[in-house]
Amino acid sequence: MLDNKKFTVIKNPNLQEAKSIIEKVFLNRKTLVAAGNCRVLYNGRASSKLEPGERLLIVKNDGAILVHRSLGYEPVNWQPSGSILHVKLKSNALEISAIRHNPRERLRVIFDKIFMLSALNLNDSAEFTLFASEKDMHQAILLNPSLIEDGFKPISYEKKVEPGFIDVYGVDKTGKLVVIEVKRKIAGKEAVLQLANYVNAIRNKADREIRGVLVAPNIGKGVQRLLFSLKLEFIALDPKKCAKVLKKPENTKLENYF
Amino acid sequence: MLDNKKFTVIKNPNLQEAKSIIEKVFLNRKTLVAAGNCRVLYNGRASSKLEPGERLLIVKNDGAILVHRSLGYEPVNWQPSGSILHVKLKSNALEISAIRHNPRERLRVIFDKIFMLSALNLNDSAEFTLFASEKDMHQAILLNPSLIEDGFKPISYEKKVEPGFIDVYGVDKTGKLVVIEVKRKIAGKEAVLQLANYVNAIRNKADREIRGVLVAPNIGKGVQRLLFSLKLEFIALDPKKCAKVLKKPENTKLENYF
DNA sequence: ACATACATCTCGCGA
DNA sequence: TCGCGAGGTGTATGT
Repeated sequence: MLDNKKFTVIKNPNLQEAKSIIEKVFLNRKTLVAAGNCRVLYNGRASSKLEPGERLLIVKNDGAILVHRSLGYEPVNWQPSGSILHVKLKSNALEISAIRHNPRERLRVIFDKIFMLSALNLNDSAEFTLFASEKDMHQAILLNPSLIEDGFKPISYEKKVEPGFIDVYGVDKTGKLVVIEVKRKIAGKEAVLQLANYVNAIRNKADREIRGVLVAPNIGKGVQRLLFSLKLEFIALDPKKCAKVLKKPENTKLENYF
Repeated sequence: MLDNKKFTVIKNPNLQEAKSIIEKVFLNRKTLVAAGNCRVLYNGRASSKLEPGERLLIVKNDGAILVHRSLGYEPVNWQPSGSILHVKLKSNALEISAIRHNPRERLRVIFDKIFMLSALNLNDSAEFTLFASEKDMHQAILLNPSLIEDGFKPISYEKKVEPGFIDVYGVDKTGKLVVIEVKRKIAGKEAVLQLANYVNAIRNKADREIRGVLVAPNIGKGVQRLLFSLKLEFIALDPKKCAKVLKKPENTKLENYF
């Protein structure tokens, strides 16, 4: 019965009932939603203790588990997907635990009262698409190098150098090498230091003039000064504009670029 | 009726019913849980589109809103607390929207079928405590400086220098200045660069020998080499050990330290 | 398995 | 309000 239904809701189950339902939910790999009074213990990379109170518990069929309080975006306690789930009845309490290895961590949610228990069979294989990521900016630059400046020609993408990867690497119209670090939001000092590292890495290898360019929608407070002192440049580029470039139908096949 | 109850659950409401319930939930500042078939549109710092499928929606009374799919720790779409909520009926669809300014963003969840709708009155003012944070490590070092090394004496905490704040600043038994950067997990290159910045900032001011010390449970792959080349040191310290130091009753009043 | 970097990161703290 | 850094960050992508 639990297996075929789209969803089941039980109000005010006793803990014994709750236990047998939750076991079935875990077995049948459905999504569990529970509301009730609980305390929560966590031990792993850190440790935490949450005193008793009324919360919302969500357990997904991949082992992800979330304890939400009445405020805020973030769960107060959680375990990512891949956790191993258990449920057991203690004296006047129902304990749901989630354990994962690497790192070794254990989460225990101990209910003394469950108001609402729901098992959901969520059928969802739909596509999710996100636009205006940093990767979109990279691709837009490769497809339309004039977004950087007139005459810019990309040479390589995600080029490996000593400290890491250069987002975009190319030459300008005068033949100078250009090292580009891309950020999708306002760039801070850390972005400049990253760029400086890459430029130095290239400088040590190539015996040519090098330009280091920070590409972002904008830069933070003291960043312009820092760029100047390191002889680096800033070029403004909006991720939304890049997303638009990519949406043009003729640009759908980036793999044709190289 | 909705106001006084601990919780309410409605199965398979029609969209008109759902709308009036959700309006009441928003008004009475309760927590909303809904399961049903929906599509989701987001536009703001980035943009996203999620095609129709069955998901779990959570709306908290501070405006936080989460759309969860059947897998994974993270919500597929969301809005943090402070968002302004609306619900409206469209042709054969119920749209719940959450708008925030700064950044200007809009999330729209459009249901064509709701299986389960629940309003929860979560009563929860309990304390949450977390142990073994980086701050715990700072405090443990201040209370028990020998955790660093024998004869170490802290001078200041969160000392402001040009690039930022020095976690712990002090002198060793030979009178050398010590700049300490603390990390609660395996430290990478970025931690070393951070430390190097602070040491340089102090070196420019004080005309004394300076030691730069990275304190963390461990260090990453190429970090030892980088430390050596920059003449910096690593001292191992486990956050759990620090948490234990702090748990000792005689150490409960850190404010007495200075 | 480990290391690196992104994220609609969120959140808290200070200036 | 902005800027900066921590986080049990999680997640994807390499090696």
